[in-house]
Amino acid sequence: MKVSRAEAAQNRERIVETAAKLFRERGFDGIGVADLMKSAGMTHGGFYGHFASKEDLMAQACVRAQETGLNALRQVAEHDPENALAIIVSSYLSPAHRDQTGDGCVLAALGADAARHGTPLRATFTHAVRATIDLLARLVTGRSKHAKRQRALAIYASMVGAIVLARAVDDEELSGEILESVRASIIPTNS
Amino acid sequence: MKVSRAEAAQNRERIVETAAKLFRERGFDGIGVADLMKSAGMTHGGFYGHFASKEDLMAQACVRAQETGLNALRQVAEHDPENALAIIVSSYLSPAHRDQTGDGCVLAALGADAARHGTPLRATFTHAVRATIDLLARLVTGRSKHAKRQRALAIYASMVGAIVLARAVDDEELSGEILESVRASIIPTNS
Amino acid sequence: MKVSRAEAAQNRERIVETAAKLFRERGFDGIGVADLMKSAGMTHGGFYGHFASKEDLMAQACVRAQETGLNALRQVAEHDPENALAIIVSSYLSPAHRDQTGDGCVLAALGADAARHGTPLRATFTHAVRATIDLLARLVTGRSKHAKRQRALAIYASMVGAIVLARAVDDEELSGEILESVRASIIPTNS
Amino acid sequence: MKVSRAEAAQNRERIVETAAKLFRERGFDGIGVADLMKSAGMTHGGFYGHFASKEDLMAQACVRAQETGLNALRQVAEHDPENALAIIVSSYLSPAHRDQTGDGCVLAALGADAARHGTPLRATFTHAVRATIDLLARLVTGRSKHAKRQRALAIYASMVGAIVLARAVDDEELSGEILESVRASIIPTNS
DNA sequence: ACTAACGGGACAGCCCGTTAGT
DNA sequence: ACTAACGGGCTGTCCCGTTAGT
Repeated sequence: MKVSRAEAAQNRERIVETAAKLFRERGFDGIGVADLMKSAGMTHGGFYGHFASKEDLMAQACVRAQETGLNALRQVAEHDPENALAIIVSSYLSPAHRDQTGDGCVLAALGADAARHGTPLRATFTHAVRATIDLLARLVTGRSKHAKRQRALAIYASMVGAIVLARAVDDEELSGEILESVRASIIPTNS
Repeated sequence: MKVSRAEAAQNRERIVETAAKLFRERGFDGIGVADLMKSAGMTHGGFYGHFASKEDLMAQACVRAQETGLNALRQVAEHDPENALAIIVSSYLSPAHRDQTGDGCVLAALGADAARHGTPLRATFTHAVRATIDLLARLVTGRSKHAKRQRALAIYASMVGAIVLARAVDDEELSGEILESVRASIIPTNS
Repeated sequence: MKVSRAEAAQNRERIVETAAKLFRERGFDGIGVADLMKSAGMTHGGFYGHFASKEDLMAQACVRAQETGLNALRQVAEHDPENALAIIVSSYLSPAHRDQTGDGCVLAALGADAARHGTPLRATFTHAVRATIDLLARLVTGRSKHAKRQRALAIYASMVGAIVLARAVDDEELSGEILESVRASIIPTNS
Repeated sequence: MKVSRAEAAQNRERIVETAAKLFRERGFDGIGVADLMKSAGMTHGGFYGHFASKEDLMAQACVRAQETGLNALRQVAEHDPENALAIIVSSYLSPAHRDQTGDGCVLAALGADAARHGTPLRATFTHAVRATIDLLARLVTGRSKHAKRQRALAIYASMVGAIVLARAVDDEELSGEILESVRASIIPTNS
């Protein structure tokens, strides 16, 4: 054994995190196992000691990315509950988020891609969407629980759609306008 | 084999339309040139007589799908301007649209995928997004032109995001809730 | 009929000549029928109205190139019989000939390639070699007919080999040395 | 499947040697990667684990063939310096060498082909030509070093050219005459 | 645990040849 | 006579998964 238990776990983590980034950047079919492992500093043969298949890694990488994203939201929600929604929305709809595909929202980057895959992967997205909605629902205002949840969903959908559109578009100005318009429609800048 | 000029043009159209459907269903990397041509009733041999590359076909297929989608919107807008927005939104956010990936919104199906490709493809998306926003802006209410455009953008983004989320999610109920909530948030069902 | 008999013949000539050049430049497998026809200003479909196959064109193009080459030799031999050998050898072993593959000696450019093909093509090379030897044999000095022929052959072989070596080598100086050494060994520059 | 380090190295050697043979027999474009690997007793799958590209293998195969050829020359030169030149020339210009393309002189078989390729491949030919000339220069007689080198070059070129011509020609008698004449011109059979 | 070798499958693109049309 | 469409085959390269070795 050349690698200790702890080192192996570290290697595994590194693979998952590298995958979480590269899948979002290039899509599930846009990066191969060999390149992935190379980016994680290993050769591609060792991959199957950690994961059953590429699809397996895809699911785990998505879970990782989703949790990282959710934790960021939770932190904001706990730290500054008053302004949490505004902070989250502004951050999500920033040009920075649009341009940093590899670290951004999994749903916006891989949602459409995931829809074409099987249950194990889809399940992680279902879970993540549910958790995100629940979290947002606690931050929005509304007369009833149902109204809050509905508003949370509408906000979430418009944010995801905004990023998808802003990334697809090949015009910096239009792209920025999409982000700003959606942001303004969610958080009216009262004057 | 062998075809008249008109038949050849028809074949070409069929390839583009088949591609427009299959790309949306399976993603750009999810379908190969050979399978594509087979689905269009031909062999892979003649492909490069019609298109410079797979990427070229992708761009043309997207243009086709985008125009088809826009024409549908235009028809509704002309036929029933009063209720156009409600009809469009309800139709877009229907389970049918969610389930018929191959005939649905190109942005929702391929937007994220397109973001990873080159200028020629991106340009078609830019054009389509602009046209869609312009059309929606004429159907929404608002105090100013700017306000209308902003609202059109917000509606568009929330619809695209809703379909992306509804498709990614592996739970019929949650998926339906997403669609319905976004629909209701755009078109308040007065009671 | 859109093309007159004469024009068609001209087209045919152009194809053969283009092929004679491109085959020498890129090898038999280095240029395809489509590119060939394009270089001749036509589309590749019309090819088979003139030739039975690519191999057929290869043979005809070689014949053409061989005759052109032989005619050049004959002209020198007739015009200046005294210095013919020196002129031919100097010209053959010049850097210009080495660098202009498309117009140069067919044997040096395609001899090895032809050896891997069938009889029809090989036959043209056999004929060309025989004719070249006969011509050279009339220009060299020697005690007997046999001696002359032997010397002609030796000269021919050393010239072909020199060009092959000079072209294969990736060093301008060495390449030039090869040409010059062989030239000097055939035509002793008396001092 | 599965092999030890040593077996893998052997496999690699076998690929290079098979390539060295098949390229000489059929030309660079005459044999594909899959057939090559099959001839070496493997499938095409593992090819790119050993070589960066087909061109890479070509270069390595040429180096191998060139070294094998040079070693044979060196052995003769060491073993019987007196008659080395005569032995080498007679062997090179034998019908056997002409007919065994796969084991013969790389320059005669692939020189013209190599001239159409890039620097990495050309460099191997440059090196081989230089080494061959150096070796021959030590075996020939001459008044000066320069004279010896010049004569070595002339001999080398005439041998290469003789094989090219003898192989291109489709007439056993003429082919034999070429070999014999060049042999006699290099090594006068005094009677 | 990790590496390196290998198998087998796929895919984009190219090529040759044929033929219906003009 | 020439064009353009099409078929079918092939090739270099890549990819995923497995396994013997270390």
